[in-house]
Amino acid sequence: MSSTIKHRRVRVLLPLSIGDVYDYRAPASLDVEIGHFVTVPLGRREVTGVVWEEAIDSDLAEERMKDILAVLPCAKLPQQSLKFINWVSQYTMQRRGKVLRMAMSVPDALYPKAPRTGYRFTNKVPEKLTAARRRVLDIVSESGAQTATDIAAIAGVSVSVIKGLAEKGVLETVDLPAESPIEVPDGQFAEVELSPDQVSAANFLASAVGSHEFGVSLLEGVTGSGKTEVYFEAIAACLKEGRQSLVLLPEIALTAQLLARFEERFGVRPVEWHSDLGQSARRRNWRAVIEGRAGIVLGARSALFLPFAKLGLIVVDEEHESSFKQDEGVPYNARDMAVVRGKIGSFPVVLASATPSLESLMNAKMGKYEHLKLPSRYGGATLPNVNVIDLKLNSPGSQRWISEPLRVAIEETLSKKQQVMLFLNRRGYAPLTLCDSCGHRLQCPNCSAWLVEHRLMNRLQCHHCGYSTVLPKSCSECEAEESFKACGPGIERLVEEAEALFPDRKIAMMASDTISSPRAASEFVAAMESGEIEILIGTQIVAKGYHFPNLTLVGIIDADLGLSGGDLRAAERTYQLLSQVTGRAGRETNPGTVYLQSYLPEHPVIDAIVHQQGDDFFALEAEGRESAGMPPYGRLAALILSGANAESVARFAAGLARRAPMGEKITVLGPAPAPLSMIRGRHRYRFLVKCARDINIQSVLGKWLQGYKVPSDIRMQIDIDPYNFM
DNA sequence: AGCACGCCGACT
DNA sequence: GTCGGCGTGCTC
Repeated sequence: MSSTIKHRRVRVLLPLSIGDVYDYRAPASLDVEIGHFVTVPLGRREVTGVVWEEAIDSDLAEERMKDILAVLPCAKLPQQSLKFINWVSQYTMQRRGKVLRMAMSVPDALYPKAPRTGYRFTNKVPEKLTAARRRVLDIVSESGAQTATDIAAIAGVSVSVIKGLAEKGVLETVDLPAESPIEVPDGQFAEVELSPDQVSAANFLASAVGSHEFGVSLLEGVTGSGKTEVYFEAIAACLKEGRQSLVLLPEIALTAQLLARFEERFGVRPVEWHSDLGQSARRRNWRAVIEGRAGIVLGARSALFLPFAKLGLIVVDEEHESSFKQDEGVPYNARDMAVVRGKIGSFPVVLASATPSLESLMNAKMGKYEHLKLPSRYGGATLPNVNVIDLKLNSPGSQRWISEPLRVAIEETLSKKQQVMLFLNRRGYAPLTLCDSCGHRLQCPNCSAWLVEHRLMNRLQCHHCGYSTVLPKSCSECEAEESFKACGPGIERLVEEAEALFPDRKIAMMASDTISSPRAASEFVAAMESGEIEILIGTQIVAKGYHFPNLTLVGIIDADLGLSGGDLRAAERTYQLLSQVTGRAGRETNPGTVYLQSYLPEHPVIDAIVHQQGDDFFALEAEGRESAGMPPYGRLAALILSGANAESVARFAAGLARRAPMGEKITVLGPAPAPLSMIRGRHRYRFLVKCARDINIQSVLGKWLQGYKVPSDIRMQIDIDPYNFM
């Protein structure tokens, strides 16, 4: 007897920037469950997505429905990940598919890995031993079975040599393990010695982990006070629970030095997750996370979207860092979303920093976060002595940046066989190049920004897009020959000045664009540790995390850099950065000294650094934010419109402005051309929506934008809790 | 996000 | 006459 069989329907979320979930039939032949990765037909292609929910009230006509094609042989996306993706999508006002894409960043990992074939020596000597064959056999007999491509690459021969040897029976094939296994960390691996302050913080965190309850702790300790050792104990407690731990770091703080510390404590390196992980490591690590085999994951912000099977702890180290905020794609703040993830998973979250953000300090003050403080430097090291050099009184002279008092201090430090670090947060040789005869400034053709000279690479670069060019022979405006003049300092130019002042000293430079790989970075650290480098000159990359025992003098070339500009957090950020740089000096027995060069020695930020009165500075800063209704006392959202045609963008923005939300607790600023009004050839206009904390800013924006059709040549981006005001 | 459809300019 | 540029619109 046949009747109308109503097939089961489910909603599938696809990792595309497309409407929302789509309904599909779940054929009885497939075991379809919520969270399964499935392939489905979409138009005339096949796409992989996730079964999101049952489609109980699906009213789509039967003839438009298509069948799920296959359930992939991979663990299900955990329920907590589904909830988290829903929450992030709703909070950031971005499409769910776009958020899902962040969790499905390794499409290959969903399919079983094809077994790899390796070749092994049978000890049978070939009849004709050519040079190429000899090299192949040397490699195979020395390092065992490897893939044909690997052997060919090392031996510098083609794959056919290997295939030929296999045919003759000289090599035989073997199945290689699909990938190297994930090593299991051991919480008891190392003897731990902690100070009484560390012990009490560590005990608190360990019991929080054991309770399986949500809670946030702000772990605050000056640089060198041993925060890492404290959260290591929380991780050890989490391992004991059989749950996974995630440590989030700002991208640049992922160093070999830190990996080594994990290895010393837990016997193995953590599972890494960051942008320059290779294809096969990505796949292996992603699967280890979803299968619960990865005990400790150390990663950049994107690691937050990994599909953890049984997450039990998140540590956000350097929680104040602005690089936790992503500005492109789905704009989110990994520090804030980590707290949400903890709430969903019912486990504790630790925010660690020497200079916590104003947001986190306020949450701690209000009792929302537990405030754990580590007041002293571990091992009795003292905080450095900080001095300000007033550049109005001690001008280094034209086209020079090292003042006389700083030069003398460098000289003295070097004569004691100690190391010096000079900090200038500006890459390249000079931030501006102009024509000496007509004043024409070299600008990026795609952005409203100056081109920065990089003399080492002999190029002029735009730091906002990929544009790069060589210094023109003559000025395009006045046709003067060889008239260009570098203005202002970058670290390359500072190196030049230091080399002239200290000709016999070993000087090295470190910037994000000159350190090409993690290996290059660790070679650098080794050279610094061995004393091979006497003066290290760097951008903010040198400010984070490194521990150089013999570094006793830090010179900050331009302490005011970063204070200008209309950024809400300019002062806070400068304080945090200068405080971090300052903390590099005198980390062991030799006391450290810091010289700050400034034109604004009275500025609250400079004053707070010199007198090490961070609390006073934050109190003042908090007062200013509160009276302005700015975060953390108010909410902010940015609305950015961009397009190739400035006029049409401006026109659309003006139309939006006419219907901008109004209210006692709501302010809309703009539209105004963005400070960088053009980037990559796109003209940008910005709105800033500000409202009181008790107002749901998403619904304010939602109501405003409802019913608007954004023209196809204009892109509209919503940024909730913006950090970047450019 | 893709991929097709569709409507106008330079080629065999 | 056709090839191909990328604007517009749809995908369960």
